[in-house]
Amino acid sequence: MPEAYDMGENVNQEKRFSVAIQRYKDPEAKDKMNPFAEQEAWEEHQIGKSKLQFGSKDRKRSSDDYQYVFEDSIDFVKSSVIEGTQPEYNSDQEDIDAKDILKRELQDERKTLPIYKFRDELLKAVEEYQVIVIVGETGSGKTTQIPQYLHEAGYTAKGKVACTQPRRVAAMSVSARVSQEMGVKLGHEVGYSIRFEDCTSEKTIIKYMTDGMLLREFLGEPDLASYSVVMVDEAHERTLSTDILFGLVKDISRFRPDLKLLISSATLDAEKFSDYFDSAPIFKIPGRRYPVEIHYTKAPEADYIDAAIVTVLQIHVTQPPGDILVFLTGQEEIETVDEILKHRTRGLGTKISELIICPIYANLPTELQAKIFEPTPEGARKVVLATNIAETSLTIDGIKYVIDPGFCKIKSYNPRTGMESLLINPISKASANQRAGRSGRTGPGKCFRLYTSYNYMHDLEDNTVPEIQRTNLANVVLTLKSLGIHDLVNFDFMDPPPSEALLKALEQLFALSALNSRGELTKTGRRMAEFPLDPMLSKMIVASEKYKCSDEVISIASMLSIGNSIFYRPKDKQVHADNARLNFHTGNVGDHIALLNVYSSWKETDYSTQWCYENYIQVRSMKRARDIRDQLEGLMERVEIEICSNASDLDAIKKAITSGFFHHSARLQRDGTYKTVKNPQTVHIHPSSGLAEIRPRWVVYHELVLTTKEFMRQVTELKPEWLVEIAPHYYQLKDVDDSGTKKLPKGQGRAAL
DNA sequence: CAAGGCTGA
Repeated sequence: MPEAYDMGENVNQEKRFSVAIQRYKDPEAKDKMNPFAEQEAWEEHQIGKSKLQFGSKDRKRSSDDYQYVFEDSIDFVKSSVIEGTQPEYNSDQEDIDAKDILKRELQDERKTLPIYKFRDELLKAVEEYQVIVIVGETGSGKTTQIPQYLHEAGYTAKGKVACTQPRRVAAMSVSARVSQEMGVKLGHEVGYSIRFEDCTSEKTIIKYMTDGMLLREFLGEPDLASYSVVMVDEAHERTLSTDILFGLVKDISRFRPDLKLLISSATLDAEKFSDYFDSAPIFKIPGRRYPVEIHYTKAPEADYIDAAIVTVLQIHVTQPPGDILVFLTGQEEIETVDEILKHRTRGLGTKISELIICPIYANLPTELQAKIFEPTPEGARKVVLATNIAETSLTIDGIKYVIDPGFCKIKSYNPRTGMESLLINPISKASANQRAGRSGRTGPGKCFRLYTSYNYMHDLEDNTVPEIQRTNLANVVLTLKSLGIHDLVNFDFMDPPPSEALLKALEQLFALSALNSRGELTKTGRRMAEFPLDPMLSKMIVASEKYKCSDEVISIASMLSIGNSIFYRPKDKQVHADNARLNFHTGNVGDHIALLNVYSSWKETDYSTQWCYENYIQVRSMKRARDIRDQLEGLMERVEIEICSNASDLDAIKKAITSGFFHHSARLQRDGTYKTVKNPQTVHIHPSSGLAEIRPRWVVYHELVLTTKEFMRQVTELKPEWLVEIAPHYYQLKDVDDSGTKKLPKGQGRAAL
């Protein structure tokens, strides 16, 4: 079918606009009853433009010279097409009620998957080789079919087939599909295992699980004796857990020749996987998806936000129906683009078709997220403004156009300072192609890259730097140590982390007395490894035994492990939200105790959702905190720590916190800033802290983040003598000497104690 | 007086 308009080369502005007008001539248009509709539409459009131009003047954006009118357009060059494969899809048949018909249908459908043709060849390869790298494109059916083939070939008679996924939902939904295809009840022969939810039984032979879950299982079964096959799916995503799993499964494959390994990846860095697994053969399976046209800008765009907005409108006016997905880097950008788009389409009324704007990012409250899944009404167009969440974590039906500015936020970690930061970086080629693919899920798509093809070829890295190379490794090291792996420097990582980061992690664990001077796990270390938490949080819990406040401390640990998404702070209600938060800080107890107060108050309301709304607290985060807390409570039994409560003794709680976080101490300077006690650097209390104005002389903090300044997040007041008392191997008296001030008797001279 | 992408146990 010919398209109304193709954004190819050499299309000038005039033609572009004439196409826009042509749409108003469409006999199917709403205004078809009005013989003057076309002329009116044109006039209204012009009026609309001038209004917008006027309106744009009071906007705060810096590029004032930018003309916010529709004629402004970006020249795209159609450069390439990602070929589609087998675009014919089965038509869905709804009228099935008899079970055996359904079963037969499912079996027939299995045979239409691209992978089906390779079934026997694949099984032969598995028989012949111990490790195989599978390159399966999207829609090949690898995730659902391969474990079934292995079962049919008898592998499950010797042990379970595991298939790991980077995300929980994937493990759940895929296992549901497979159990249906096999005609068994989910949780029986086919099941899934994810944190907080083990849907497997003794019968289970095909087990879908998160990669992190298999890693945990390693701790209890270091040779994975109960498995005959391990399939690491979506290996190209290179999550922290898959990277560690690589090293572990490679290791055990040497003394378990009967264990089969399948490493499944979607990208073309299969060579790298193959090299790592001693030249394992690569098995390629075609996918099933629609073609995607790639368009690049002719020249680099200075402001990708503006460029994205212009492109949305350009597509909206000139392109056939189909929803748009725009990749942005964060909440703030999404809100900005949302506002500008609303502003620019306002007043155009029925003269252009309706544009429904849907923001989506992980921290958006669930009820607002639901909007993106509502079907687009006839005649309207949906534009989804998304973070990277739409790259892999969720798929939205009906997307035909993708706008890719080429950026995302990436977390990085500086082992020297212990500081993390979240910076906007160019994406990788792999990421760009993943984004483009989001437009070709249900039909042919188009992807508009807001950078040139030269940029793509020469400026983008092939792959994103794997997480293991840009994160704090304390947890990784503790896990490996508890698996009995001592020589970490020579551990066979596919991409080794910087040795400085490994060293820093070892130092930290030693200081927490999780490791002894020979680098061996201590009793404390073994207890800490039981908890699925960062070592400093685990230490805090282990230490709570001594201070008889484990009940309070596991609540605090749960809340801290959620991160910074507990308090909801919408742009238009910031004052209310901040006031609500202050309620939990009564008595300047510090942020840790405030988190405890939040959790306890919520519990008192019987975990009320309404209470969360009233207090500007994210329901989802609180439910997660409760799940984590329940899990921690269960683990306390395993490490034989009694749960006891001592809510009135805040110093005891603070001492337990200090036992885990004594590395993170800082002291007030004369100029009002803070200086970290060890590895001195200037830092500040984050303004969201309850102690930001109080400024106690000594503080312990949960984390250091670099944003506009070096900020300490989650801060609690500390007595300096605690440092020497709790960590005498780490602090000497001279470290905590209050020089420049007169010695005061114990318990005095502090701001808020 | 800030501004947090996304996962996972």
